[in-house]
Amino acid sequence: MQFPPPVTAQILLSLLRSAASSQLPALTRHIHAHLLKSCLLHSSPFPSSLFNAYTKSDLHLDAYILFDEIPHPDICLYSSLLAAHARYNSLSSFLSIFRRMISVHFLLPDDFVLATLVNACARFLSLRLGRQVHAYVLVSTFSSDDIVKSSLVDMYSKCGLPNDARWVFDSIELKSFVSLTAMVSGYAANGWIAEALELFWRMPERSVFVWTALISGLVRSGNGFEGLNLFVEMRREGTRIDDAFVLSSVVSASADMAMLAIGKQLHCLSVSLGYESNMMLGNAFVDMYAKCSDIASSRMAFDKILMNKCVVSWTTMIVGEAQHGRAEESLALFDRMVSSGVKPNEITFVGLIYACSHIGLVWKGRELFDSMLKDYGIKPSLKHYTCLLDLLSRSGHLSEAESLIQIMPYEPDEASWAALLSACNKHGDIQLGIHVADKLLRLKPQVSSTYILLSNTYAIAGKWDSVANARKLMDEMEIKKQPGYSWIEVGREGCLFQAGVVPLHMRENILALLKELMEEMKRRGYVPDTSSVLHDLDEDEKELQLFMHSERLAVAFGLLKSASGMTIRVLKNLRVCGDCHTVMKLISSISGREIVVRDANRFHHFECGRCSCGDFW
DNA sequence: TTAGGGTTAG
Repeated sequence: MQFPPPVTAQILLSLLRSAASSQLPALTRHIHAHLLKSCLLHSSPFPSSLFNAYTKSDLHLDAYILFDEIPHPDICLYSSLLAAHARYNSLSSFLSIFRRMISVHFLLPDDFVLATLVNACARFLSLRLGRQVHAYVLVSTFSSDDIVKSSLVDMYSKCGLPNDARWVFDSIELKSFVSLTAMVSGYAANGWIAEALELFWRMPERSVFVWTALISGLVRSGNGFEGLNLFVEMRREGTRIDDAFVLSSVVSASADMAMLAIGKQLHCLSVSLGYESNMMLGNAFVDMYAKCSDIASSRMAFDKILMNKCVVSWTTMIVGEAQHGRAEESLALFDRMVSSGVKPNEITFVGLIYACSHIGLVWKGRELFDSMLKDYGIKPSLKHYTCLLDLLSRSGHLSEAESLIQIMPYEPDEASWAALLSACNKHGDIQLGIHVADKLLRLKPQVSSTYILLSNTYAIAGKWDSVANARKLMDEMEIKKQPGYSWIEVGREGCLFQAGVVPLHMRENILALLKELMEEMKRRGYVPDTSSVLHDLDEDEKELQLFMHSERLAVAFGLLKSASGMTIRVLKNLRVCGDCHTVMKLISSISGREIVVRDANRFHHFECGRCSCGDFW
């Protein structure tokens, strides 16, 4: 390609900026060649613009080679290099560049470099360094720079200190759009919803940028519903969606709440807006379908990301397959990922060891754990140790699990001990179970699940006095078990169920259904778990109580709706274990319909009928 | 040249 004459420096600069914003590697390389030929490469601001275009187009190596070819890098080029290190490398590599800038090239940080430095502190959550930089900013000539202060607002918010963020924000005299967005985002991400909304609605105008900041902050702080409703508001206000950021956030919200109908609408909307091939959004859809138990669609969304599947795409699919018990597929995906040249990250290994845990593939789990550091330079974190511990525990390697917990280089947390304790119960190792429960009680005396696990341990050993003592201790300490919730999405409606609470208007239907279900279970030789002591109840009531106590009411409700001819998906918070699986199989075979179950650890409250179909259009 | 918005686990 030849540029038609005359090509001014101004035109070349505009072209470079377009190449950076639209991620055009071929154009970037072409301009690079042209700059070399016309001896413009070393004149400012070409080196920094070109560097920027390379990094934005994912050509990091080209960018670093370019930097090394410039004998006297100026502060602009250093600023770009530092921004790239903040985005793609470690804090230590960032700081070594920063030191080189000062001691080798004798350049002092300007407002651009300070903003980048604060941004790096935020990304790496280095509050200590962030405070030092803040102190430097206050005594520097940039103490009232809006951009630097906006990044400080962001840094404190990301470090979980919204009060400090507000202190900086209040010190900004003339608040720009950037500082307002940073504060709205900070409030929302820290769960300060009222403050976020107040500031947001007081803004004279709202761009898609600030809408995204608010919605994504809400989604990340576990307020997905508010996020989805605001997305509807945003569409009503007529805000133009000109990139995939806000869509990714709302897709993530629908994934978190397992709202398949909403997720599908968002998929249609994304296609109609032309973001079908956006990788980030594609990743969000892979995750959404997997979390909604539609693993086939998840795989289809994954296959649609034709080119440049990134580590997030692969990891999302690996975790999705693992969560559906398809460990072989997870491991095969990992092999494909490595052969395609994508380097796994720490989350990939969490997913892989989790996959092994599901099918008891102990040797493979150990092999993957060892290869993390050896082959990929990733130091196993506490999460990885807990995953390995879970794998060993579930598969009955209790003594190995116990020695692992002793030698691991981290202080075991609640999850580590709980994994071991529940395995002790499963495999009947009472002595070890009591020992572990003791550790867990010391660590988290206020957590109800510990007492429940401990009382289960005693129950397995037949020590009923100790069971009663554990329960009594719980009562004395006024520890309440958090109620379990289940929810079902039926067509356009979501219904929330709490264990032990039967909606009155459904009582008759549910009782009739349970009777049918119990008869079928007995016919197939399944003996219901009657360890719960149920006094003074007639047979129907007892059966109902059994279901209520084990969160299976939602399943029963699913069957009820299914029998009436509607498609049913039983979603989050249904514990998929033991007898519950049997019930699920029975229901699907009785009703002849597909019923999909997902197990989750988080609780989400859900109100009927909100965000119904069509709101996004 | 910088800043504010995004997707994967727990």
